[in-house]
Parts: sequence; structure tokens; C-alpha cells
Amino acid sequence: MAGARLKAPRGTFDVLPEDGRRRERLRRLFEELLDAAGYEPFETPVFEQTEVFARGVGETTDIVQKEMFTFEDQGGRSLTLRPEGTAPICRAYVEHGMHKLPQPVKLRYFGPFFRHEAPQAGRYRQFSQLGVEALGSDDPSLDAEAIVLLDELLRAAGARGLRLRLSSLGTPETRREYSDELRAYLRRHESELSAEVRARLDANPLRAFDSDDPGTRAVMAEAPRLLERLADEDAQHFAEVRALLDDAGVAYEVDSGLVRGLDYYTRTVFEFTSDALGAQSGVAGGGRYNGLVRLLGGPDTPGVGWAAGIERILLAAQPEAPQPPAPVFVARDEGASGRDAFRVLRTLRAEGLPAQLEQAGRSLKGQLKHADRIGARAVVIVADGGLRVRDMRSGEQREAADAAEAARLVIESTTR
RNA sequence: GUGGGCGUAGCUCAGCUGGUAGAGCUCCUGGUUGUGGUCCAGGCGGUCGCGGGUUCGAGUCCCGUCGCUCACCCCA
Repeated sequence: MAGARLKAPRGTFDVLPEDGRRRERLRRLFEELLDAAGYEPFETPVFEQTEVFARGVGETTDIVQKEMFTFEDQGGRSLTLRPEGTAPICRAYVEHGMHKLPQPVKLRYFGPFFRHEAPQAGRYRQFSQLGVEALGSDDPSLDAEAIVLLDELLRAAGARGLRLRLSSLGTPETRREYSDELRAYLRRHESELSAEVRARLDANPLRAFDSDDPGTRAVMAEAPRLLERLADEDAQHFAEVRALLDDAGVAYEVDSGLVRGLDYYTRTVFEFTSDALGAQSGVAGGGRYNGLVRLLGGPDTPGVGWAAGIERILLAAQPEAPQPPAPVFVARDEGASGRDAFRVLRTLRAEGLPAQLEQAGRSLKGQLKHADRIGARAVVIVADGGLRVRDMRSGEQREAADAAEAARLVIESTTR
């Protein structure tokens, strides 16, 4: 371990090349898929005024209460490393007057997020998410489209053991009324509930639906359901979303107990999980947030979106790492001019060939061995007297008069 | 924050009841009077997480501490 005193901070990790290739491929897949659906690239800073999250995500949420990396800048302003992407995008939507653009505004993003939690399998303090937001329309087809695209993405990425849970939270008002009703119901059955559920009864009674305690489950089986309390318009909206998903052939389970950890959700909420993960089974989640833009000081604007964790997608997919393109290796024989070798390198690249140059002072034999290890298709040996092009598959070797001819020979011998 | 597991070369690991550190892989060199993939040989590379204790002697036992990891909570 040779004095490796300095380490990546707890809950963070370095992306080594093999994993980097996997991540880049996933990102490209995401971008192609969402581009085709009209979602445009969008970036917000990795930190924001703390207020954006405190107000946007909700003061009572776990994220705001205990998971934010918050610090002060030199002017004493409170800033926070973004723990999620939706509130910042809504902030930007307001800031840039994007409600004046043709609606809906469809955006996609990709980048790092930060949550100060105890790390474990699939959970990090810095993690990456890709996500989309569609602002400015309450049309159920946007909810359905978002889910269909997410479903497509996860499948194309190869995520295994997927399950989609779907529900509707109605409006904040019905949610509040329902919450009171559920709380009252739970109080009547308090003695039958597990200690943890009792402890969270005031803060988040909906969590009781997730409990695996037998007593609690028995109580919850009879508990009132939020879906049964939805106002007509909300129930109608949900029915339309479901019909569109049915038409699209996306399988889902309606789960009245589905709770998302952020305050801003209204109407549709959903979550993809994978049983190929550890305890952190959530791969992606999202929903509609019709009040958020207004909450952040903008006009009343509906929105819907989702975010997917790229580490978790990769964990659920376990894909092979893509191979980099097979390069041409430029070897230097003893006495060969470094300038000649460099010129050959540039010429090969100019001809569109991925090329690498010997830069470690190896013996010719070592260079060939190295070329083989990196999967070179051909080696151009730069010698005192001229150039030799060696096809690494056949072992055939031919003379070349100059770099351009060497490039031609490489293309000839390896693109058949 | 709490609980379980683990911390020996860059990586994967071995090291029995304490006796003074090993293997495989990787990398470099050589076997090849300039030329790779197999094979052989050699070389580079170790504060045995850290601190303390017991002992003639500790990687091996005891205590503490730090870190990693899985899980609870919550979530991407």
C-alpha cells in the first residue's frame, strides 16, 4: 500500500478507465434517446444558494434536514452542493423567464450530485444522475412519455430485475387531508404498530406502508388509501397516464403506498427498482411537481421529470466495458529519429487512424509486446533507414517510403 | 449515529497452535546477431492500516484507534 495516505473522501470514488468507458457509453445512450424526444441539454451549477433546496425540496425532508453539504462562501452566503436536480432547474426556469418559451420546455441533464449519507452498496456521497424535466404542461402524455423514455433507457442499458411502481399523490391539499386521515387511523391502532413506524408517525405516516413488521402490515392492509381520496381531476389524470402506459406496453404496479422523499411531488409519482441491487434498490424515480416553480418564485407552472442513478444502472446491468478502438502503434527502432516517429504519428491520425507512439523508452521487442497488449492492429516501425509496417494479425511486414504510404498500407492491410 | 464483516506488494490472496514476509497477475529486462502473442529466467515493488500492550521474539495474542465494506434509516 506504499504510503497511500491520501485517499478519495468517504463515499466518493475514482472512475478508472474501464468503468469510465461504461459510463460514457451510458451517457451517450441517454443523450441519443432523449434528443430524439426533443429534450435539450441543460446544466446548472453543482452548488446553489441553500435556499433553493430548503424551499424547493422541503424543510422537513431527510435531504434538507441531514444530508446536505452546506458551506459558506467568503461573503457569508450559505451555499449547498446540489443533492438533486429538479429544484435547480426550476430555479433556472424562473431566472431565465423560460415560461415565455414555447411550452413545454423539455430538458435533460447529467452530472454529479451530493448527499451526506452513510455510504453503502449503490449509495455514495457523490454520485451521478441523468435526468429529464418537462415544464409548462400538465398533459398526462408528458408523464407517460417520461416514463416510457425512462423504461426504454433502462432496458437499453441492460438493467436487470426491473420493476416499475406507480402512484398518484393528487394535490398538496388532498395529500394533507389524507395525511391527517391516515395519521388518525394509525393513532387508533398505535399499539399494533412497530416502534419505528410509531416514531415516524407524525413526520411521515406514509412510510408505514413500507414497513415489513407483521403487525404494522396487518394494520396497513385496512388503512385508507391515498388513491381512493384523489379529487376527480387528479383521478382522471392518473387514469389517462395509466392508459397511455398500457398502450405503450409498459408494465407497472400501482402502489398506493409509494412515497418519494421530496415534498414537491403532485399527481404522478413513480420509481424503478431492481432486485439486482443491494438494499438500495431504487434505480430511478420521479414524478410531477406542479407547485414547485411557483414555490421558487415563478409563475404557476406544472412540471414532470425523473432522475436515474448511473452507478445503480451500471450495478443493475453489469455491462461489459466497451473496448477502445484498436490503435496503430508507432514503434521506434534504435537510432530512429524522434521527429520522424512523431511525424508518422501525426500523419496516421490525420488519416483518421487511432494511433499511439512509443513514449516509454522500451526495447523494440518490448514495444512490440506492448503494441500487442494494447490490441494494436498494426505497428509502424520507424527505423534509421525507413519505415516498416507490420500487420499484427498476420505478422506480415512491408516497407514504406514515407508516413503517407505507411498509413495507406495500414489501412489496406487492416480494413479488409 | 448504530450493528456485522474485513484491513499483508499496484491487483487477487496465502501465511497452521507467536520465531523474524510469500505466491499468482501486472510492469520492466533477458533467453532471440534489432520484431509481439506461448514458455523459461531475472528484476522493480511490502511502514503486514495506525498506536500501545503481553513476550526473548507479534503479520500472527490483547486493548485502543482509523479506514473500507454490508446493513438499519433514507434514497439515485
